[in-house]
Amino acid sequence: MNDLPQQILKGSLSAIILKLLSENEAMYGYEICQRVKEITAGQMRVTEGALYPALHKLEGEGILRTHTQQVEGRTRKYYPIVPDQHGQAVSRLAQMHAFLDQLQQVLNPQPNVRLT
Amino acid sequence: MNDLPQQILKGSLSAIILKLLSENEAMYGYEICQRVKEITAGQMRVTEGALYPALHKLEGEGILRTHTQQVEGRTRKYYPIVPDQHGQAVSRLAQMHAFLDQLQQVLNPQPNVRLT
DNA sequence: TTATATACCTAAGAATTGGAGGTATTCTCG
DNA sequence: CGAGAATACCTCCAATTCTTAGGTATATAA
Repeated sequence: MNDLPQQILKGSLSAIILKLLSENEAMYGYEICQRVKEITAGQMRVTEGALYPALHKLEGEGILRTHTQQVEGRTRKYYPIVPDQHGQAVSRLAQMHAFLDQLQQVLNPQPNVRLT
Repeated sequence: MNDLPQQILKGSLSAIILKLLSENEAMYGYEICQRVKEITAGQMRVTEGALYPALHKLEGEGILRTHTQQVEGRTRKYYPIVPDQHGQAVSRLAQMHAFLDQLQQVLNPQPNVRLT
């Protein structure tokens, strides 16, 4: 009954999204899923059932907007960061970093530096 | 409406608990809360409303057990790791580490090492 | 023509956490 | 002595977030 492998830490998904969108101008949903798989060599997967609600939430918060485009008969919906919301994205990522630092602090406590 | 600071990433709490209990023989609930506050200089807090259910779940899974003790008129309930379950604890922590590595991979991508 | 890949999405349920509340004892300060 | 803080346990409800499973549709490969 042990749940296994690549579950996402709840709460980290929006950070992942914002990070990728910060670096890439604009991506569409399916692309985000693939990219994460790529980066982590298939070990972490963002499911669409989690991704789309998260994207829509960020859109609802005014951080992302959308525009669709037809590519070879298929519709792609891009989710760029709203231009004047990049600061928001950065600060959210900073928060996540801060949290991860704290978590590291607990899980991998730095022995006090000892000058010898 | 931006939710702020020190919320815990869902899923990380049981790892925090197992880490502390791995290092400390046995701790009681209140102590765990205080310890986390200490380690993170007050920036991260484990709330009791989350802690106790998590402890009871780990107990239900057979990883922790309990024994109470009276100390200066107050009851302390210790939650040591069941002796032959230390392996479980270790492997769960390893899983968390693996996940955090993946997350770092996405949030702080290593530029490909370039030998010059 | 059937399956796979691409591409979007929703809905129901599980799981986890935060916040608020509740009980009880001891200690501290005025 | 009384009030409040600290110590110590706990539960319940609401909110959030994810997983699983499903649904639609087109293009390409077998």
